[in-house]
Amino acid sequence: MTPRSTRPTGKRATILDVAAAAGVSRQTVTRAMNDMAGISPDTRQRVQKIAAELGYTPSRFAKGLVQGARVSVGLAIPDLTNPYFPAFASSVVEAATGRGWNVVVDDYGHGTGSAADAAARLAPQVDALIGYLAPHADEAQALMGRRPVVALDSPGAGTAGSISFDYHHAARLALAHLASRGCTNIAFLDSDQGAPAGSRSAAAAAVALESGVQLTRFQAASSAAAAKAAVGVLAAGGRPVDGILAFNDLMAAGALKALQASGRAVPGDCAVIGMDGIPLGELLTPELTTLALDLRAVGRAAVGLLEGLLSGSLTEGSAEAHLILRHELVVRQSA
Amino acid sequence: MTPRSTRPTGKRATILDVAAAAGVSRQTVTRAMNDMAGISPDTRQRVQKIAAELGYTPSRFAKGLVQGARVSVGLAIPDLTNPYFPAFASSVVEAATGRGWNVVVDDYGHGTGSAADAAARLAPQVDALIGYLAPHADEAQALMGRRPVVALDSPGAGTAGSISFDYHHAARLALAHLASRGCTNIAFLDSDQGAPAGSRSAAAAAVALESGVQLTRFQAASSAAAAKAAVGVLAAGGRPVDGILAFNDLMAAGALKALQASGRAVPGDCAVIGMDGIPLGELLTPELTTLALDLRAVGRAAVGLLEGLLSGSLTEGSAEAHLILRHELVVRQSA
DNA sequence: TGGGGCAACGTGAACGTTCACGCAGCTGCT
DNA sequence: AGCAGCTGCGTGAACGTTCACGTTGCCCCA
Repeated sequence: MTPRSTRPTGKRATILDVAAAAGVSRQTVTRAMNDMAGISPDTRQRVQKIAAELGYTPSRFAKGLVQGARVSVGLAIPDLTNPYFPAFASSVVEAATGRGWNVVVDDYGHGTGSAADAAARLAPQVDALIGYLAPHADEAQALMGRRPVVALDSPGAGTAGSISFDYHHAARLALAHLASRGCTNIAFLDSDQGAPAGSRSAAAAAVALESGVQLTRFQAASSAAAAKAAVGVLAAGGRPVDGILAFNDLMAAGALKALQASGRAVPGDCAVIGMDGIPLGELLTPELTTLALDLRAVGRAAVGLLEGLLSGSLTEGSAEAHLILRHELVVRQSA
Repeated sequence: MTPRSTRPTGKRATILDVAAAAGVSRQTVTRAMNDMAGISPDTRQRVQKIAAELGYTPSRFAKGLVQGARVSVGLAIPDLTNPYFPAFASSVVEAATGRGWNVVVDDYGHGTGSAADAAARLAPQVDALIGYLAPHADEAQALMGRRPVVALDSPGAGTAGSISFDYHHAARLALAHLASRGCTNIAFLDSDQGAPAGSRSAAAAAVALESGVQLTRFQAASSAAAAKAAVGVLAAGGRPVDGILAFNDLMAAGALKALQASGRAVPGDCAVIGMDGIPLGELLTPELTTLALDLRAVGRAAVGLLEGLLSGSLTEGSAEAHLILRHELVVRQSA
C-alpha cells in the first residue's frame, strides 16, 4: 500500500530511510527536521511530510552521542504517597525544567526497595542525582562516580553536595512554643525511616534538656496510619501527654486523628506541632501548627547546587556545597 | 599528579582512555565493566580499579545506540501539588520500574505551561507517553509520531490508548446518595481545567434530570483555595445549597473549610462529596465521603496499555486500548 | 565574458559503545 | 604427534546522528 521503500517493515525508520524515500541526502533531512538554513521551503515541507508518513523519529541516542548531551537528573524519592515528597519533587522539576534539564523520577518506597536500589537504577541513566538517599548516600555517590550527587537530610555523607536541616533550631522553636502554651509532658513522634533519626531525636533531647522540658520520644513509620496507631497506644496508657511534636505533617495529621478519636481536644488537651509546612496542614481541623520549610526554595537550592557542581563553579565537598536550612514556626490552631 | 594518560583533562573519560591506561583493548574494558565472561579475574579487577580512578562512566547514548534502548516513558502531569497526581504518578512509577523502564516526569502546572509544552519537552526524550494531556492530547500524539501515547481523562482524543472515567456513573452514585440523605439543592463544583469539563457537567446535569434533582453548576480552579473562595461566595448569597459534589477531593476539602468558616455544619447543613479517593480524605474532619478510584489500578492500567501498544499485542486505537473506569462510592462522614 | 557570490544540496568523519568474529597460546586426550 | 577445545584477549563493523567541509548550478555585475 504505502510505499515503504526498502525498509524491512518492523525496524524503526532512520534518517536514511527518509532520505531515500525523499530522494535527498541525510544532511538535507537533518536540515528539514531541525529547521536549519540552507534548504528550500519546498524541499523542507516535502521531507517533513515523508518523515511523518514513515513515522520517523530521530534517535535520541544518536543525537545525544554527537551533540553534547542534554542534562538529565535523577530524583530518588522514598515515597510519593507522603505529600511532602511531591511538594519537594514539584519544585525540583520546576527548577530543572527551567534550565532545560529533564528529571527521571524513581520512587523506591514500593515493595522493599532501598535508596541504594534507586541509585543503582538511576545511575546509568542520568548525569546527576538528587535525592533523599539516607542511609545509602555514600553508596549512591560511588555508583555515580564523578557525577555530582546532592543528598537531602543526610548529613555527613560523602556526596558532592548536600542539603541538611537544623533540627536543633527546629526543636528549639517547637519546644519553646509548646512550653509557652503550658505543655509540660511533651512527646516527640519520630519517623523510623531515613538516616538521621538518631540525630533528630538527639537534637530534640538536647534542646529539651536545656529548656528543662520533659520529653519522651517514640517512633512510628512515616505515615498517618502508623502515627495514628502509635498515638492511640500512647493516649491509652499512663500519664497523659499534653504536647506532641511530630516529625512530619503527615504523622501530625495521624496524631490529630488519633487524639480526637480518643476524645481528647486539640489543642485543649494536647497540642500538636507538625513539620514540613505542606498545604495539607491548612485543610485539617484544627489547622496544623507546623515547622515550615520553604519547599520551593529547597528544590531550587538542590538544583542550584547541582548546576554549580556540574559547571565546576562549585567544588564538590566544599563548604558552599553543603547547605543547612532552617525551619520556621507557623502558628495555626493545633498548638 | 595522577597519571591522566593522554586525556585532555576536562573532557570525560571514554572507554579508550581506560583501555589505554590499563594496556588492554576496548573489548576487555567492556568485559570488565559489564561482568561478562572471557576475562581473567585479575584483569577484571585491575581494569575496574583504573576505570574508577579515571572517573569513567559509560556513555548512555553510545550504549543505547548499539543495544536496543531501555524503554523510557514520559509522564506529563498538570500539578504535582494536587495530591491526586502524585498518587497516580506513584503507581505509574511503580509499574514502570517493575518492568525495568524509567519514567521522566514533567509537571507543566508551573507558570503558564500547557500540556502541549510538556509533550514537546518530553517527545524527544522518551519512547512512550502517559499523561493528563487534555485538551492537547492530539497534539501530543502528533509530536510522538508512531510512539504510543496513553491519555487520561481525555475521551475522544486520537491517541493510541486512553483511560477515561464514567462520569455518568459517578454522578448517579453521588446524586442518589445525596438525594437519599434528603438533599434537594445540590451544587456541582467543577474544575475549570482539563478538557472534559463540559462532558462532566453535562453528565451531572443529565443524571440530575433523570433523577429529578435540582443541580446548579459552578466552576473554580482545581485547588483547595479556589474552591474555598467559590464556596464562600456561594454560601453567602441566595438559597442555601444543602449538598456539594466536588470534582476532586482537594476541591472538596476547600469546600469543607469554607462551609465550616461560614458556620455551616457538614454534613448537617450541607453534605459534601469528593472525587478521587485520595488518602487526604480520611484526614479531614469530618472525614470525606468520596467517589473513589483505585489509583494504583489506574497507574497499572496505563502502563499495561503502553506495554501492549509497544509490543504490538495491542493495536493503537482499538477498543481494548481505550479503557473506561468507574468510581466507587466510599461513604465516610461528610455525606 | 569572466568570475565572485550565494543558494541548495551532498559526503567523509566523528561521537562511544557493543557485537561478531578472529587469533594466539595452552591443556589434555587419542 | 596431532589436534580439538578452551581461555584470554584483540579488531573491524555497525548503531544513527550531526559537524565541517565540498560541490554544483545559477544570477548578476564589472
